[in-house]
Amino acid sequence: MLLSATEENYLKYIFQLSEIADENIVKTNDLAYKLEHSAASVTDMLKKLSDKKLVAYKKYYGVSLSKNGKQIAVQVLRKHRLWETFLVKNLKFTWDKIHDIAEQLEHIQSDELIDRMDEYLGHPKFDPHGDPIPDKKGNFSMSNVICLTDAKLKKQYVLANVNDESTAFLKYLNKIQISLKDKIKVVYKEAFDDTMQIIINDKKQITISNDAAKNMFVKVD
Amino acid sequence: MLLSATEENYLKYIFQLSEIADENIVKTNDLAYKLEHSAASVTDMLKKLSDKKLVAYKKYYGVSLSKNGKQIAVQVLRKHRLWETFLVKNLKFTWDKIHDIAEQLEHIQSDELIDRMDEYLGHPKFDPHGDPIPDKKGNFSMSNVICLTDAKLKKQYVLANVNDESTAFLKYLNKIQISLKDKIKVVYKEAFDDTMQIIINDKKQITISNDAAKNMFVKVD
DNA sequence: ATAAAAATTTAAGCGAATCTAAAAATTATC
DNA sequence: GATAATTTTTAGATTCGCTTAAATTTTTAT
Repeated sequence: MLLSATEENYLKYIFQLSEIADENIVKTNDLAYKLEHSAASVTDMLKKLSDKKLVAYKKYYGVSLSKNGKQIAVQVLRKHRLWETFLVKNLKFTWDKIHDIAEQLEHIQSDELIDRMDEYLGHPKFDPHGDPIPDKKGNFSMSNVICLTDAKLKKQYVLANVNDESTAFLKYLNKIQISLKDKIKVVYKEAFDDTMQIIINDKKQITISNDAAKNMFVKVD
Repeated sequence: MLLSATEENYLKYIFQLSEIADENIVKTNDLAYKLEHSAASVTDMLKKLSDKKLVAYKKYYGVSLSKNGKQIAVQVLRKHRLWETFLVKNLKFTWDKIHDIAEQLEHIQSDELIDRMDEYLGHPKFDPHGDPIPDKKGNFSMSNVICLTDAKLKKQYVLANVNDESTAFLKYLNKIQISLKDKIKVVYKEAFDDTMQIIINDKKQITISNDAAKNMFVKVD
């Protein structure tokens, strides 16, 4: 089945939202917000995807991916993340400039292309934002990261994953010079606004807002 | 101005057809044939492109590119040919498998991407089919090639350029083991059907049809 | 428990890019 | 130069992916 870029995007976002949702049920409005479309458009498309057996859609209730739909969604993510890896590793893009380009490249239709690209890059397991790259069969390592907002005080972590869809946020990380794999220790959390004092690589101490911390994911060092 | 892939394709094909046309005027039907669309669709789109000042279109007469339209067409060709080069040189695709993928990749919107790709590839001047690659400013070397059908008997040429849009033809060249830069000498041309006897690299002598020769372009050795 | 608020769907419609069939203009032929 | 053949355009529809506004269903709050 050959899908349009639009349909692929719907599946991709349903997948991403379902990962953080209870029971994997995604609500129309949440999807509308992600896609930056009206809720009415979303309802329309969900009916079409349902006709194609790519999703299970129940009126007023929500949507979830079918087995087939999930498989396609994961392959789109695979393409997105392999392209991002190529852009950073080979073309020397910075991580804050690659998302929009990868959003286009992920819809190029050619299995052979993406397999060769995977080979060319040496079968990378994670992309430049620390997101896991699914393999050809759709398997990928669910790394046990936690959000920095949930990190324990005084415990040593490393930055493992950042929200790649927010260019402004990634630019901010560039500016304060934090990268993936940097060590992070939370030394203080302000009760009033959850602002954090963190130490980077045992050296620099800085203050970051709760909004910033929400986009950072760490694992124990 | 941001153009759709459809519009970019129209400009690209108008450019390619205008290169072989008298006075650079392209006819509606020729464009329809190239695009595999109805003539009616082509007329519609030509009006739209004319409104956008990308082409000069005169009813029942034909169409030609404006300065701006030509510039865009050349940049699309630049992208197409750089991507083809990447697919062959880096991903090890054979030249008969790359056209359809490059047709998709040529519409990715990012100046920085294509500039970095150009740099990554070492500013190649020709793509895997021997077509010249325009530089960032749109300049490219018009190599003085002639069609093999016009080659003189007993004179030494090298294969400089092949028609890349015919996958079947490129597969045929693979099979008979002819590649770009191979030496070619025409030893005999049959008056009845223009079938040619040619010698490849001073070794192999083979027979090729006029239809094959029409897709091959050579320059003097 | 009911009314208000929020979420979702339905209805109607729009622009882009295509099509077929019919009409019009151009070109070729006798 | 008239007419036949060909090319091109116009007219009318269709599909896709989107919109806004109105109607409906579900959730929340009093």
